[in-house]
Amino acid sequence: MKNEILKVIKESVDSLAFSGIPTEAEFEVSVPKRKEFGDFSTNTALVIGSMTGENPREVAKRIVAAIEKRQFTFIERLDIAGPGFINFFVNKTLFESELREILRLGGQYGASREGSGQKVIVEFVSANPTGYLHFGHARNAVVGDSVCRILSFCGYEVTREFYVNDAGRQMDMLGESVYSALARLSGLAREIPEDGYHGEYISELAEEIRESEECPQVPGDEPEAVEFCREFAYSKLLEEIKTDLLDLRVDFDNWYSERTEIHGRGPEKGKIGETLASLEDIDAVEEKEEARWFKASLYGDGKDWVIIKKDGAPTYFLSDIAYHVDKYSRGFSWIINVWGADHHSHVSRLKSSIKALGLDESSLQVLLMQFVRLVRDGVEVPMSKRTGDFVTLREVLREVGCDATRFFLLMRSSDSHLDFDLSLAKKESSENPVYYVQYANARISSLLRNSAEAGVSASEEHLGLLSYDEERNIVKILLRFPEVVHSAAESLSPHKVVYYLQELAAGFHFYYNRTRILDSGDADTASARLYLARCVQVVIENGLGLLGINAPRSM
RNA sequence: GUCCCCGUAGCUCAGUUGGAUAGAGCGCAGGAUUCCUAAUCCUGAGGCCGCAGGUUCGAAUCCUGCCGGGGACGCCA
Repeated sequence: MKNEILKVIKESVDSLAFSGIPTEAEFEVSVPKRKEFGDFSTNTALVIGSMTGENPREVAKRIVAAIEKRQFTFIERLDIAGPGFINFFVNKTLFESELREILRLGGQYGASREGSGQKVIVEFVSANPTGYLHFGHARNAVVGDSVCRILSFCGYEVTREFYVNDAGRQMDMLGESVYSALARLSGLAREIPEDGYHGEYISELAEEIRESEECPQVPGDEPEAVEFCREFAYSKLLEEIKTDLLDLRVDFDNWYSERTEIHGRGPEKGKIGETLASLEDIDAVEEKEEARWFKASLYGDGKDWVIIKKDGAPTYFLSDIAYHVDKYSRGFSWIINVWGADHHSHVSRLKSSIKALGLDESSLQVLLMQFVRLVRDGVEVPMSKRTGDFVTLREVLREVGCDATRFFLLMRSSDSHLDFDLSLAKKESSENPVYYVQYANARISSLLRNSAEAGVSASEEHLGLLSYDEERNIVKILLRFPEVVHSAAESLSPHKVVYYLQELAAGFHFYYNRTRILDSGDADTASARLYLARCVQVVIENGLGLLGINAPRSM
């Protein structure tokens, strides 16, 4: 509907032939919050005024005259207000046809084809398989997942990928830590290395190994036993990670193993070797202080970085370059990484490497997530304990449930720090915003359940009976859904959907309290009101679906 | 020292590609249920949009500087 208004404006502006207006000039059509500003409003005259130097109100007058001359039946009235806004008051039949459209589209209302099947890869979580997921990973997981849902809804072909960092020193540390614990169980005086892993799960893994049939001899061939411990712990922990993520309703298409996909057999082979060779071919590598450096400063980053260490092993940075080259070669036109804010310096250095290799770094976008602070009753809960244990995702899920966890983690813009209030998330009361939205949906389901008994069914026949003033507010909120989805996709911001749903739920609760729906006096009015309620439900379900949150029929 | 994010109501935060009288939730004070789910609704109080300059018809929004909080800064991942 907004597009129709915009079309009218553009045609009218064209007919007036203002001088000095670029054809692609951007005019904005918005739905004003204040109803005296009309159903739609545009800043067109202000934009033109600032380009031509004319008085915006005079410009507005000419545009209004041009539109009025064409006598559109759906426009009831035009106003010029403030510095030169043009406000549209439209015929209510337009709203009625939009309501019919919502139910016709159902689960597809708000979806679009703007992605036109472009391939996009979203890499997120990518936690090291050296421990359980802690709660800090949860924000990344939930936001990444929701971004994927939103992009799919907008017509992108989305691949969800978890990059498994199963190569390198961290994995060796894991093996040695578990082996040490195993050795202690066998009565050897042995400490877990200082920079190893110290959580309780390490001894639990050791105990599992001891009870398994393949348990290596201790003491015995130590390197072999350490390797066994590493592999055992790795596969076990990766399974635990998958389990936790599924409990959070986060699923991946690819579990991309660094070890097998990137490293191949040693640093001179596989994708690591190829990438190193490509960088050397363009003379972007130099030897210094016995190490080899990528000259990132030549490609827009502040400084150079080591890619091959003194000991000849590749750094994480090099395998990361190789990994991203691989993403490009898999044909993705949009590459999205969801990273923690502590990785921010990696963004420019990774981009500089992409640029150096002649790839288009503008298709690589990194969504940096600010940190989460856990709070209980207003007091910060430390995320990690001295023992090396963390507050795990699993604990929080068990305590507050998936819906509340997701809702709270999605509520804030990702570049804002987030306080996760455990006591609030757990509350099943009016203070908790999760239930506010779900409750609106449950109420509507209840109405639909009761409708048969009341002899009412949702019908589009009598939508004209909806009172223009009373129900219009809800319709206008419903109509905004597609643009909210668009905006959330464009800016990778699921929180926009959260805010929107709260507003929609508020609109419905207000209406519900004020208006009888089923027993509204006559069956025709009731059928129209029920129809409207059904539309609200469609949008709430679609919106919650984008957030991965359930829409229960009863509460 | 350099770079990134943030600073908006008592608290937690939206709004930031410049637009009309800056919003929400929580908290606080009061009120609403003979009737479709009160996990709801209504009313009220509460603001130098961190500070100071600049850009212009117009700045919470853009630019510069400063202050405060968080994070990152070569052989860890």
